[in-house]
Amino acid sequence: MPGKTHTISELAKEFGVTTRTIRFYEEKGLVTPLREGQKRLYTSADRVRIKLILRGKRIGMTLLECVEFIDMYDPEHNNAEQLHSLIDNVKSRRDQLLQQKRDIDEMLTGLDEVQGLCEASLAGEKPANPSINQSEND
Amino acid sequence: MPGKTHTISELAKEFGVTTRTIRFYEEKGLVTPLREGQKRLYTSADRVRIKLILRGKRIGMTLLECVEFIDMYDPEHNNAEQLHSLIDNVKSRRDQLLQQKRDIDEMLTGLDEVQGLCEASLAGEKPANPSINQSEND
DNA sequence: ATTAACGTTTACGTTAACGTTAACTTAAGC
DNA sequence: GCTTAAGTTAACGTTAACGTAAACGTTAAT
Repeated sequence: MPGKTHTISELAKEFGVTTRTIRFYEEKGLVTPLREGQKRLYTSADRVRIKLILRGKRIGMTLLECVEFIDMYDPEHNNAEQLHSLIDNVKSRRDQLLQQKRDIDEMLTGLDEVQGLCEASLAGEKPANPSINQSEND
Repeated sequence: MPGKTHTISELAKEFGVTTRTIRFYEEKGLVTPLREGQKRLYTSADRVRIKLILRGKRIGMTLLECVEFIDMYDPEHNNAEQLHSLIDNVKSRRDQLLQQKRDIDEMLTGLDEVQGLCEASLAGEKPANPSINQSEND
């Protein structure tokens, strides 16, 4: 019934983390694998949760934020009040994500400039000083 | 010569951080404000550095990564070897930023779904179970 | 039967990024 | 001259997210 399951080291290897990390996530209640005696058995649902956690971490979310985010997907949200507050959460999360995208785009632009200067310099030009030319106005 | 300068509390207020935070950044060598007696005087260059630091932090960079990133802009890079290694850094940074953008886009899609379900539910439909439908296959 | 490769729990250690007093100085206003 | 609002240094406290080590069980192969 649990379908295919995974051992802890399988998942650790797949995601490039240590088993300690995965157990730590369990300590914090982020995953709750089955047990076969002592051994932990991870279902594909567990696997997905871990994937979502690591995705969250990549963009700087704390583990708490990761759980909050993941929990938006499951409906303990019965009444209208809860639904509205959930929608509010969704909105502020989206705003935050969009800000992060803007930040990233700015950084990518900066990287392009740096690379351009590098290549120009390698091409034998007198090295100009890029200094810090990020728009100083706001 | 230093142009307009700012006090520590001005910058703290502007960026929504505490003065402690800014002093901490100085401790770590991320900024080096001028002094007028005891008092710190921040030039607009300092201000920009702080802005870049906070931008980095928003996407989950550590302070060390922020410095590394900022330092790409100033040329202590004389010889070809250094330039090549800088270009390599630029490339891996860019890859990482692009991965983060993908992560964010996936999350935004997830938020859209959640919001859709919420609004449908508020519109009086029988609440369906979204569960976790993030593609389980990788 | 013993090594090796996995698993387990418990518990203390570590690093980053500040928060939080405390104790003091300096300039401004009344 | 006293208060108030800024600034300062120094030092200890805190939280998150694991790392690391110890001590132990279980299966599989040699």
